[in-house]
Amino acid sequence: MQNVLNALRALEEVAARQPIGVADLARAMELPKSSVQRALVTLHTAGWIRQAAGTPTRWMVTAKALHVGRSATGELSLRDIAVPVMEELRRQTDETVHLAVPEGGRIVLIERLETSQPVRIILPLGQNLPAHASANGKAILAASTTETVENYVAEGLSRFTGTSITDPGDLRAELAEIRARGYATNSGEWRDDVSAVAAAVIGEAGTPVASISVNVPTSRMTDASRAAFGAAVCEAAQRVGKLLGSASGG
Amino acid sequence: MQNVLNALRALEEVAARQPIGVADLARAMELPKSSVQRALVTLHTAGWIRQAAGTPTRWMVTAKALHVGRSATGELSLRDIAVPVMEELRRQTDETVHLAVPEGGRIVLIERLETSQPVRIILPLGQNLPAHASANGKAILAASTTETVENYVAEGLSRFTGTSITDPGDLRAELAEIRARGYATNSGEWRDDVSAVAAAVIGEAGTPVASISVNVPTSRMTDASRAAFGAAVCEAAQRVGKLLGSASGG
DNA sequence: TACAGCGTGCCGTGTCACGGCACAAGTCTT
DNA sequence: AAGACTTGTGCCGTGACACGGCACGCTGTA
Repeated sequence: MQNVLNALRALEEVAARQPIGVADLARAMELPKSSVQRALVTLHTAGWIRQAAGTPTRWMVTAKALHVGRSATGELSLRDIAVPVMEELRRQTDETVHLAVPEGGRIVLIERLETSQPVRIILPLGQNLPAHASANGKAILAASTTETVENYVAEGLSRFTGTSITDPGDLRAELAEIRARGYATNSGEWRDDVSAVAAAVIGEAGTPVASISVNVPTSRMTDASRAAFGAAVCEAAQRVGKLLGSASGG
Repeated sequence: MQNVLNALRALEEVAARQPIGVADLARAMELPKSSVQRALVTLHTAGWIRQAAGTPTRWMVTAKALHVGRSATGELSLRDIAVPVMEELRRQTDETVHLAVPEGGRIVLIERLETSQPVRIILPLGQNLPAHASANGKAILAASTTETVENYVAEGLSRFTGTSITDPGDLRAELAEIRARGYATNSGEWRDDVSAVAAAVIGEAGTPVASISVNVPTSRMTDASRAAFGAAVCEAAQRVGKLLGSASGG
């Protein structure tokens, strides 16, 4: 147990800091060198890490993680179905398009298509998004049961920027507005310079299975473009929802 | 050690067969139920798997693997640089574009952009490609040292289809041709109905760091399109190579 | 030359992984 | 309707192996 936990944590740390050596890793994990060393050779024999070319004492993650990472997005269908729609959306907007899914109360970024414009928003895939301070998160929350929302609210609403929503009442009002409007917005509520518009993809069970967003540097976002992007993400999310239904249905 | 190996193997199996329960998993891994059960709870407390919605006894992989899986590809540099070029290539060809990298003697599919056409080639990301029977593999082999090539040849050349190259001499001749031509081809050598054209991306050290390919159903591939795609992938690979150099240099 | 950092190997102690077994709950036969 | 299965889960004695302090060889630096 402890052994496995250490090994898995080591794997994550290697992924985050690669290429990295035993001593650095031990410091980062606050574990004795010996333990880290054992974890590394174990991960190596399992084929999850390899030594970096040239420096055989630095470790990197292998592509094995890709395999399982990809199946993590689960529903092979979701990504493959959503990507073409996202590409169309990106073509329309020429802005960065994100696909996020709810997972155990967290919102996780699954796929991303970038704008061609020089000022970009780059978030790593697998990134956790704050549900109350991101367009994708709010779109999904707005489509969730009140029970889900209250569970999330009960954990507390962190403040990230000056515009973050931290009051539960304000958030509930915002979610009602989103339900009426059809799409969610984010005006620098998580990071000052990032604004976005998002709409939830509703699965056959009526629950939100994903969310599609258009992400724009706050400096480029205007009321007009926000409305236009809102209509676009709504249509895209609905299309993905329909495609998902027909895919699983036939 | 054994414990960790079991847990990691369980993780892979879950990823491959999700959603799956304890008994099925135990059968698949040929391990006692108790051991598999322990591995599952460990993976769960580590946050790598979660129970599928609705059926709390079926397990699925979480997005945690996405995180580490993505950093495996050297996310920041290669993928982000290559994807825009690949998009341009897909725009030109309207065929499926693949990005593969060499890793420990294997060729691994890292990224994929699909054609809009109805007949498509779908390979899972993270897929291992045979180096001697795929366009990407041959392109990378042709750009590798003769030592690397001979090491690979020594492991034997499997036959997949009627056109597979299984004779070492034939392979060496083909690689020479590829070097002269600038791009590699694949005419149903791995799977009958898949043909492709690929060119290697050469890193600053002079070694191949990746390969970009255009993949086409054999039925759609003609000599003319093969030549056109060849020129296109060559240009794309060279552009990525230059971008990589300027990225790391400045 | 002394030193600090590195990666690696050794080893005694004590923990915890192993896997057989049993049991409750649910599902498919007959 | 009642048995025959299967499935997920918990218990437990034994013994393997993870733990982490320590020491070694090595390299680059003051």
